[in-house]
Amino acid sequence: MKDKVNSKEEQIFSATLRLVEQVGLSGVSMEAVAKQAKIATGTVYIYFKSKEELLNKLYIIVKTRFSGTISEGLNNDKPFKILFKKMCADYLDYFLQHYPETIFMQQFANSPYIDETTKDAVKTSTEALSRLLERGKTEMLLKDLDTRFMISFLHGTIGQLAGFIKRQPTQKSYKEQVWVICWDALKL
Amino acid sequence: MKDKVNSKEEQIFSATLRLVEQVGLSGVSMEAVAKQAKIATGTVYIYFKSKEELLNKLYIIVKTRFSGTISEGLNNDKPFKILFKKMCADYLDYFLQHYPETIFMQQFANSPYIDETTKDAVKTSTEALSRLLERGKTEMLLKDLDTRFMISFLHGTIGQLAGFIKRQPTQKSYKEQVWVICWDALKL
Amino acid sequence: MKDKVNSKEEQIFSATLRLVEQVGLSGVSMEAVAKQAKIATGTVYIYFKSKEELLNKLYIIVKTRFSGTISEGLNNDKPFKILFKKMCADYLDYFLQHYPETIFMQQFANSPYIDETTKDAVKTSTEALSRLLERGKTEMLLKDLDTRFMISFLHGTIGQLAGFIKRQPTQKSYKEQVWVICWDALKL
Amino acid sequence: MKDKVNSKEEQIFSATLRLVEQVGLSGVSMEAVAKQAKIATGTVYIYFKSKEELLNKLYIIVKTRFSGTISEGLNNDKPFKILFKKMCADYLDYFLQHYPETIFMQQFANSPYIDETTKDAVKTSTEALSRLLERGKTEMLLKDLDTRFMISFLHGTIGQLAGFIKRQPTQKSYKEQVWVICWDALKL
DNA sequence: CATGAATGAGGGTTCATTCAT
DNA sequence: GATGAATGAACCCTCATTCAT
Repeated sequence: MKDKVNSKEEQIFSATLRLVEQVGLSGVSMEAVAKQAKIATGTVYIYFKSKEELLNKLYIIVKTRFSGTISEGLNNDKPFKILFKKMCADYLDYFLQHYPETIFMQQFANSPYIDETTKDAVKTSTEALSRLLERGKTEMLLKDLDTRFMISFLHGTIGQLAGFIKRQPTQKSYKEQVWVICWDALKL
Repeated sequence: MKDKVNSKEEQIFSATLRLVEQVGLSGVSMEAVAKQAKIATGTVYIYFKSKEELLNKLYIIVKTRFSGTISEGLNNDKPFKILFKKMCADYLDYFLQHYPETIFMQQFANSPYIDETTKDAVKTSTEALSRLLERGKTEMLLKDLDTRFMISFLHGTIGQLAGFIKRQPTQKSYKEQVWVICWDALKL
Repeated sequence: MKDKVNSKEEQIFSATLRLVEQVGLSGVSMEAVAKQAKIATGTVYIYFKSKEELLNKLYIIVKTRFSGTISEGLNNDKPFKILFKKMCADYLDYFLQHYPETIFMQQFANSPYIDETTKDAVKTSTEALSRLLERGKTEMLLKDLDTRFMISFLHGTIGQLAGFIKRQPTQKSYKEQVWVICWDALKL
Repeated sequence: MKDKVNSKEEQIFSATLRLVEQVGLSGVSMEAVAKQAKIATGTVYIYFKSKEELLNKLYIIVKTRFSGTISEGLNNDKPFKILFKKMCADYLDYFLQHYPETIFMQQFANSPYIDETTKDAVKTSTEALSRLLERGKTEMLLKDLDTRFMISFLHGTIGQLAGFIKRQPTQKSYKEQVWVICWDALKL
């Protein structure tokens, strides 16, 4: 029973993301979400009490999954630069392989739908990345910049470049270039 | 008479930008624009045949002004690094001093309102920047990367960091850091 | 088994009345009724084939119980004025002690839900009261008015005054006044 | 211009009252109101920012007009009983001739739409009637009852009897009876 | 040109009712 | 019988656009 609920919520989330990719966040209507998910309009309201709730919950899920992916295998004892490279690669791969999620994260964060609770809930999602960057500073491999400043840089840069790469017909060696750029930008 | 027209269009553009800053692009309604501009709803339609046209024209204007600011004083014979630094500083300053325009550019580019003609019209706005970066590559000061890739990087990075800086209580030395990061990222 | 059924119907009726008191007739939804009764939405439809049927049946029940209470001890041989006073007191007490029922009766009678069959079914509920008033006329104690007119008067008057009394902080001697007013109004 | 506005608001008010008579307050939808008034749905929202505002304003208007009608010619020096009789007659006539208003007043006052401001706004509407009844008490013609209690009585009684009379095929002499009943009820 | 009232399609949300389990 | 998820029609309200003045 719980599975069913999850699967239906998952259906709705996934329908929403597909829609965001096709028509952007502002093109997302509850009716369109329902049609994408092949359910009735009213059904969406069984799982989410409003459009706002649907979008905020989706955002938290997406952010959490994203952070989880990035954080995986970061807390081990490999050399810093190896981890930094892996992190950049994972970051970019996530953006490239989960393009709808990427678009959604960018558009939702600047939308009137986001509420304060969601902003708070999402703050912890950068912890693993923070720790990595702190370590880089401690090891004197990274510039002595505000950690949040560096995170902002990485997020903006990789997000933007993912969009660029997505638009290219052949995506050849861009991936290699992205992490090098990020490394050079932040290294001492 | 022409001036009057221009002044009315300008009024509407400026009202629109003020609104975008206050309530975001999705909060912009033609009625609200008219009220901000202190004219009647119907008057907006004398100057722009639809909301789409208003926003697209505003986008082109804003992009063009923005590029003009960045391009100023770029075509001279100063050493490359000096010009690169100035360009980064101008880029960031524009974002910080024209925050409503920045928000509008970011939100509009990912909105359903933007049309293909506008995308084309805006492509030339990066020409001066392109030439600068080409020169950097020729002088073997910059990495041999796709020029559009570098432009994308600069735009995403500086845009993101401008947002970050805007959110800080004291904006102290961040400005210096931004151009250094960009330089290190792209330099050979 | 029959008891079970009755008890479930009773549960639903009682839940409906509680809801009417809290949110008014227009706030009554089948889902809310089910939740109040702590049963599933669909279960309500086992006992009542529609919302209309539920409300109409409840109305008949409530009206019948109400009339029963008023009628009790009216068919005996006590002097008329004694009975009249008792009737007024019972009438008022019922309204004061069964406030949800009172609200429901008033709101339902003027709602689009009530159907003709219900109106007919309820007509007999005033028989005992009719007989009492007829006796009053026969004994030349009451004015020679249409009996239904007098019933309408009593119902409207006592109902209204019950509402008034309910709203007062102290309900002191109002009860005494109500029957006197009714008596003076109708007596010869 | 002001007239136009008034006339449109009046149109909407009148359409609403017609609807209330036909289908009851709970049958009133903004779409139905618009159709009755032969205007578009959105137009209603130019004059009233919500359904709640429309209904509350209508209530205040109706109550005020009603009180105005009752109050007319009450503040003169005629003998008390003459005035009392006239007041009862006017009260009943208003109810009989403005039946939709009567239904609306009754249903709205017990609806979830009514707000506190409206309740306050309407409180003064009984002032003239209050003064009349006070005078009756001073002249030792009326019982020494709480004035609000007497008003409540009159309103409930006459309202109820108006409904009764409306339902009769011939409305013959009921009017005479109504005031007599009210008089006998309240007189010393 | 300028106005702003009027329009009506479309979006968010509720709720009476059904039906598979 | 009992459940409660699912349905979709209907409701409230917004807003881009038009048009008579």
